[in-house]
Amino acid sequence: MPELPEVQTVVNDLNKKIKGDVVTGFSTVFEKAIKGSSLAEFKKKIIGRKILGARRMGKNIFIDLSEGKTLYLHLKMTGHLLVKPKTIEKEDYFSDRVNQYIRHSWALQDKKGRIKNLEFSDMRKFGKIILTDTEKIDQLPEISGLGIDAMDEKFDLKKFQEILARRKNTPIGLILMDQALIAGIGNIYRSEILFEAGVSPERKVSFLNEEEIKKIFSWIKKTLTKAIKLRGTSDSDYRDTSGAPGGFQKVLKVYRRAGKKCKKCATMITRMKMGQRSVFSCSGCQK
DNA sequence: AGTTGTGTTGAAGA
DNA sequence: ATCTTCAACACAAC
Repeated sequence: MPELPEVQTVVNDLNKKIKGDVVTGFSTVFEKAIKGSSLAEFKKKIIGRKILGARRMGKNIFIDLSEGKTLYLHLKMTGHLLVKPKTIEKEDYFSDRVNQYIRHSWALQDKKGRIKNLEFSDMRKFGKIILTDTEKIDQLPEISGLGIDAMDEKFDLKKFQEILARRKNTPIGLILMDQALIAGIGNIYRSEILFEAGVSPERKVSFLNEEEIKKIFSWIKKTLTKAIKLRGTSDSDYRDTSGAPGGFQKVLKVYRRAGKKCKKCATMITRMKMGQRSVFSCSGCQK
């Protein structure tokens, strides 16, 4: 699932691969993903614009275009972006078995005249696309309610303590996932962060001591940094822009390891539901 | 073969 | 208000 490290990997790839290219076309087989404008309007406004660069806020992707427009994308659960060199687009392209989940495709042309495709593969069709004014991205409802980005330099221990002070009665496992408080952490990394910090996801904020808060904070940064370095977790659907998996799934300590032995203390990893989602933890390592 | 689990997020219900 | 549940959707695994 694309969380902060996966989205960062995609953004880095896009900046290497398609910055400076011009959008020459767009086609979709799932029009519903495009919000806020009709397909015709979307196409008209996007074609001819140059890609200035890509960036992200939490799990949200922005591709800035020339003349003040920005393409907003959210990969949700199963979305991933692929960049492919392409000469001719076959008619049956979308129905090719290997590409069965490609819902949207942007035709691009680089400075040397080479044609490329930027493709949005999205099995579950939860992904979202919005074309907006660059200066108005903060006004998107998807962005305006977002908490501070977990990898933002301004997200420091003090800021973390301030966030916690506002939600004393909430289990820490829910805090880490709440995009309105801290943006970027999802289900995989909340379990991993709390395992490393040695704190049970169920522990309420008011019962965390100073030492534990410091540990959790530092493992947020450490875990995400390591995951970015390993190009994200490809537990199931996530792939990078070349279609290749990341590497963090090889070093997961608790996520999706219920019933298996803890790598640190050999206690059985357990799974519970928290906020409708599975949290994994080790009762031996996490108190 | 029907049911359940999968996870992101906004919306609806309590 | 804040919490919980559901719906969007496809598919694998029971």
